[in-house]
Amino acid sequence: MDDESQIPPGDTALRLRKTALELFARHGYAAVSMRQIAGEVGVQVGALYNHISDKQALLYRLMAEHMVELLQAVAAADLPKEPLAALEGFTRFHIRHHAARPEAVFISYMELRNLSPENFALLEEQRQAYEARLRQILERGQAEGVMQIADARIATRAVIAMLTGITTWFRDGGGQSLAEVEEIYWEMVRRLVTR
Amino acid sequence: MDDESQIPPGDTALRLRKTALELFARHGYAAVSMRQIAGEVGVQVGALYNHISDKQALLYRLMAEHMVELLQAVAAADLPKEPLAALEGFTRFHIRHHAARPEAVFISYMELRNLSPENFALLEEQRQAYEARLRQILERGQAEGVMQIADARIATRAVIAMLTGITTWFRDGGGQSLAEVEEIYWEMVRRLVTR
DNA sequence: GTCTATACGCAGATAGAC
DNA sequence: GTCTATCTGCGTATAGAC
Repeated sequence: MDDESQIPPGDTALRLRKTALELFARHGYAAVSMRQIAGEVGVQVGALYNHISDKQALLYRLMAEHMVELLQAVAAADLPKEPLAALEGFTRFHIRHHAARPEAVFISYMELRNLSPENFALLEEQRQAYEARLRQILERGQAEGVMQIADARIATRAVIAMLTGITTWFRDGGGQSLAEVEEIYWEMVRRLVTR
Repeated sequence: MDDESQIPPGDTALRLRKTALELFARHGYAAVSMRQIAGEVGVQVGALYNHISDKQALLYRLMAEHMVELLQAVAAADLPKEPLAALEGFTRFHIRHHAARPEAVFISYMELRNLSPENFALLEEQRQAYEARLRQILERGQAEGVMQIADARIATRAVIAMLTGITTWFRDGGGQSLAEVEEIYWEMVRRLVTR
């Protein structure tokens, strides 16, 4: 169960980010010390500062990487034009992408308060860009008459909250496979936007 | 906008809990110091320890109070027997109750990691009791044939995640009134459980 | 119940040798 | 790039006077 062997030794910068991601997700940013990270990485504290300017920058880097990865991945998903098909694609994409990186998801939702105002604003912009992708699908569905939605902004938030919640309970090897979970949620999302 | 005047001076124990609730919600438990709390309350640090044994107990007390209040309130809501009416009642109750205390909701979802294992177990039990109330409504709806649900456990989590998400964006004086939000969400929840 | 004073350790971060 | 050593301040918590 000890996965230290999976971290390539020698690349301290990489080990640092991987270790910080795990520790921040498990204990929270403020509760994890640089000494603790150094201990897990296997170097002395001072050595960490060859790779990051300070602790805040480390947190921001982890969150920014997560958002960039998310935006690139959703763009690469190349969703269909037809609104209902696009919504299905988005739903399945969101579930798979988030279930694959629960630590980064956790941190990105929980540690926003620990960002400097500037760093927060940068990430908030990207978060809104992601949300806008879903909202535009719903608005197109509304316009084309294939979806019946009272308020597209609210429906967007409702769907994202519902889907992201999966990461709080889903574990590989639990009751359902991810494919089953995907089916169940897609059916719920489909109903949510159609009469 | 400074609501210090709303805190009755003289009752340090009460001011302590109210102040801690606000600060923990805004900055996170680990990021708030006892000195900071004392400063806001208007006493010296030592004085706080006349009212709590330690910081951890303070956090637990806030979260435990929130859960007790939630369970009492949902019991007092006296939901109808008929499953769809019960679901509507639950949905409206959950939205109103949570929207009225965003700080406590925030803390209860974000600071679970900072509880001792024993305190965590106690709260988790109460959280499950609350979840079970909704699940039983969905299971009755399934059994009576008025709801069509693939997996009641998952639908329970989906609905709660969706509804609780409201507290992350809803603000009094924003775009919609709470009554409007209630209507929109009830319609979404109703669709989610019916074909 | 609150005050002042303090114990004690750990926090983030840096300096300079190797 | 990493080490050892260290700076400086703040963290939680307690003691004892009033």
